Amino acid sequence: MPKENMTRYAILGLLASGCTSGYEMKHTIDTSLNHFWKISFGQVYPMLKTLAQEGLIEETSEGDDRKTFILTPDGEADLRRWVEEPTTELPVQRNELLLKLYFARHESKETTIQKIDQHAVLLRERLEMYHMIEQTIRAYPETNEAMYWLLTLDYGKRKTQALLEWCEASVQTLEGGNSS
Amino acid sequence: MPKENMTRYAILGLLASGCTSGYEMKHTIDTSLNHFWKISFGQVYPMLKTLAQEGLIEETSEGDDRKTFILTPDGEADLRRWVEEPTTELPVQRNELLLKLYFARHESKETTIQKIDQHAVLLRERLEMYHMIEQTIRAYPETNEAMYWLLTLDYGKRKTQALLEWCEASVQTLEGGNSS
DNA sequence: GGCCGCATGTAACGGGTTACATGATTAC
DNA sequence: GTAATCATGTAACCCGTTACATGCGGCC
Repeated sequence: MPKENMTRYAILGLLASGCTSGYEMKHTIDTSLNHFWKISFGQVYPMLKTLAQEGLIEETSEGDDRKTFILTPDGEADLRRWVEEPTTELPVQRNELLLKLYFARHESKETTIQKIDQHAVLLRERLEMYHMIEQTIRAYPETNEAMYWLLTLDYGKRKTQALLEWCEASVQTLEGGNSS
Repeated sequence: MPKENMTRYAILGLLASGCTSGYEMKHTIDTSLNHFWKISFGQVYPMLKTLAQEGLIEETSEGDDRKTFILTPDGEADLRRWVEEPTTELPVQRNELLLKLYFARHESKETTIQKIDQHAVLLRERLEMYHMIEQTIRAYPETNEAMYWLLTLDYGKRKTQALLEWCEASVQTLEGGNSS
């Protein structure tokens, strides 16, 4: 079976959460889902058109400056079906850092260490950001969505923390060997 | 600056490690780099042709049943330049599991728990696999490449372990709340 | 003879990124 | 007035996936 296009469901899901316009969806993804999703305007607007043609969403011309949509019953059903469908396998995520590391015998150990240190800086920044987002979520009155947001955030925190520890251990390993 | 196509460098790097034919490269990636990279024949063969045209690699018609290549000095220089170039930012890796979890209020908690449990099964399998690969690497005589292979493997192990712990913690959180 | 694994390749397709274009409104 | 932000959209391009095609050699 061919893979499902997930852009559709990102949009349907946001629509169900009260994100009504394409611009707002993009903004929400960039700020709230940015640790595990991204999207471009070149995806959003064509997809909104397609979904409207398929009858999964409907334009509610509120006449304002922005075009707004709502889910139709069909759209709601399709979203629910997709959410419930299990993810069957672990995707291979291409990792540029690891590809370079795999070939790192072509560079000096100092250069490798420097790059891993730099990576650790980025990871620490990200961890900071996660903590701030968490505080923001916890500050808001408890919706039934908040729990799921916190779970996705916890995923990011644990992963980032583990990778930070890997950075530190790897630098130690590299410093231990003779410099090449 | 436009992003660099990394398929090129995966191929150049493997060529430098003694992988000489397209078929062998694909096989090596599928078995040894599969926890952080993948490639298809539809990428390999056209890229080999392109690299040969650009003078980064050269065909060494060993006349056998397979077409083999070697790096030219230009190719070696390009590989080295790319390896040394730092990776500037953390890529956003789209994660289907988290996208569904973010919208999981549309399903019952039981269904969510079941999916996370299933995910944990896959992670445990992967952890098993990493341990086996590690033993294989350690069994071989120490090359100067082995250290880097073990570092990439350690990355996978730490990440997978952290995600497993996340699965267990998340299931507990979900079981703690009232069932919806 | 037929099947399987090795080995190389091509073409269609799908999806995401980027650049570009347009117009409205707000801020200084 | 002009710069920035909001807002919607299109088209070109790049890249990866998939399906298909071909031919060879070994095995049962």
